[in-house]
Amino acid sequence: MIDIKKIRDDFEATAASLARRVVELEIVAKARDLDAQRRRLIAETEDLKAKRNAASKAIGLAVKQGGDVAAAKDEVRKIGDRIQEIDRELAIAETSLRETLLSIPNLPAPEIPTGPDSSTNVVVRTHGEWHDPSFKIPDHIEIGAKLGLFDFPRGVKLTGTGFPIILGQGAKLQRALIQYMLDLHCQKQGYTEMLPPFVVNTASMTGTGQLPKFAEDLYHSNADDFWLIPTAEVPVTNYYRDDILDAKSLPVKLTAYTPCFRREAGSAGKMTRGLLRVHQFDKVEMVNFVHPSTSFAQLEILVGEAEEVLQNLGLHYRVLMLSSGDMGFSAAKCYDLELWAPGEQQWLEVSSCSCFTDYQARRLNCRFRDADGKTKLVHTLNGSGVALPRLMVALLEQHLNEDGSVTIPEVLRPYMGGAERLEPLAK
RNA sequence: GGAAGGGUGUCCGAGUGGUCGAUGGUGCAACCUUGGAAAGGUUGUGUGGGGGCAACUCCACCGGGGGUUCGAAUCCCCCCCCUUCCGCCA
Repeated sequence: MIDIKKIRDDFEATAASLARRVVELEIVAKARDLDAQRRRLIAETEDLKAKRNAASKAIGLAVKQGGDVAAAKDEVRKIGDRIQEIDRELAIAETSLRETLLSIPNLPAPEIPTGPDSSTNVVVRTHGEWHDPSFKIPDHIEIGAKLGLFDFPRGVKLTGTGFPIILGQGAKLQRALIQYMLDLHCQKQGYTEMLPPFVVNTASMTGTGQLPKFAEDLYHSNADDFWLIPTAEVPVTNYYRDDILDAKSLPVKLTAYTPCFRREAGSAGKMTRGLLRVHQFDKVEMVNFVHPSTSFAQLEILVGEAEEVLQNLGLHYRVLMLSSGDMGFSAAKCYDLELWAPGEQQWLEVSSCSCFTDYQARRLNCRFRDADGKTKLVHTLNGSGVALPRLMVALLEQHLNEDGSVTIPEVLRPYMGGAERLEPLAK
């Protein structure tokens, strides 16, 4: 949620900044007006409440002294009625102000490109080069079939489309990747690992902004009113909901492996082949809680941490800075990491690293006690480190050998019992 | 699933209709004491919001939401959560 004070005190600049994200001036003006109305009503009702408090106190004293208080009671009752009326108006104003504010995205960082969608994203850097080999690279489905890694049809039988089954050395590779990434984050990059619940309550989903807007993208259990997490960001970030951290403990860096569950309503038909878009997938996520003065510097570090995973796996990738129109709602600045998939002949997003400034923390009510003793909102960041299915796709396609085997990156071999290659099944 | 007991400030814990935002202890901070420390002493220490340049002032908050009342931490209703015991169980 955006800071209403920015709209109140610096309307022109805030509206101009939001215009980059295609927010109508009208919406910002509406927030400003509702805020003014709200404050007017607060002044009015609080003035009356002060009167009522004083009068009630006087009645209390009079009763003790045995005086007649009937007339005074009548008087105060009238004040009470008026207070109720104004409070009702105030509640309405506050609700619509909140709704309006929730419909306003975060202020974009000045340096990000302005544009309507992904077409205006900027490639910041590209790591490595890709040279097509002398043989043709099939897509990951075909590669997987020769190696016996996946069973898509039986996934459909068990659950439905978008719930792949990973088998044998594929399952082992996936497990190795997860373990390698967690070890890298924890042993080298200063993270603490968390193994959180994969199911959360409504308050948590609301805290990180999945609810109320994106309910149709989530799996929900009616009996308990629980939700399946679409990303580890939800439990890990909500860990500090309604909490006050010590400034000395910042930055707090948490990482978690979890499965992610996404209904992907309305996405039918887009990139649905194999592992490219699925309803359940594994991901390792990184979440940072940082001092406001360091958040954008921390974002660069975070991107670097995700990149290190890809670099150590010997993969060719690029880094995009997202334009104002393509960024997630809560982000002030966001980088995507994309792996080249030569079999698919396209770039695949495997990580999204975002700085949310105080936008997410305000809704989460996550603060820290600064050196001056005051509580302030922390800044939050998160990044995938990284998502598994598309990583598997790119890894299989980039490391494929002509004989159908796939070379296992060196850093993974200790997790694969020393194996150097995934070998095709015997005919 | 059944039964009982609870949710109050950093924490513990008192408070059952009227200066209670809330006694006391603890924690924290500053100072006094000391060669230094401990102990002891003094003082100060919640959050959010409105108004004000400020000093300051007002309002709200005792799990959440309604209600009764001139007045609610305290009485009534609904909901949530926790603990203990029993049952079931990986």
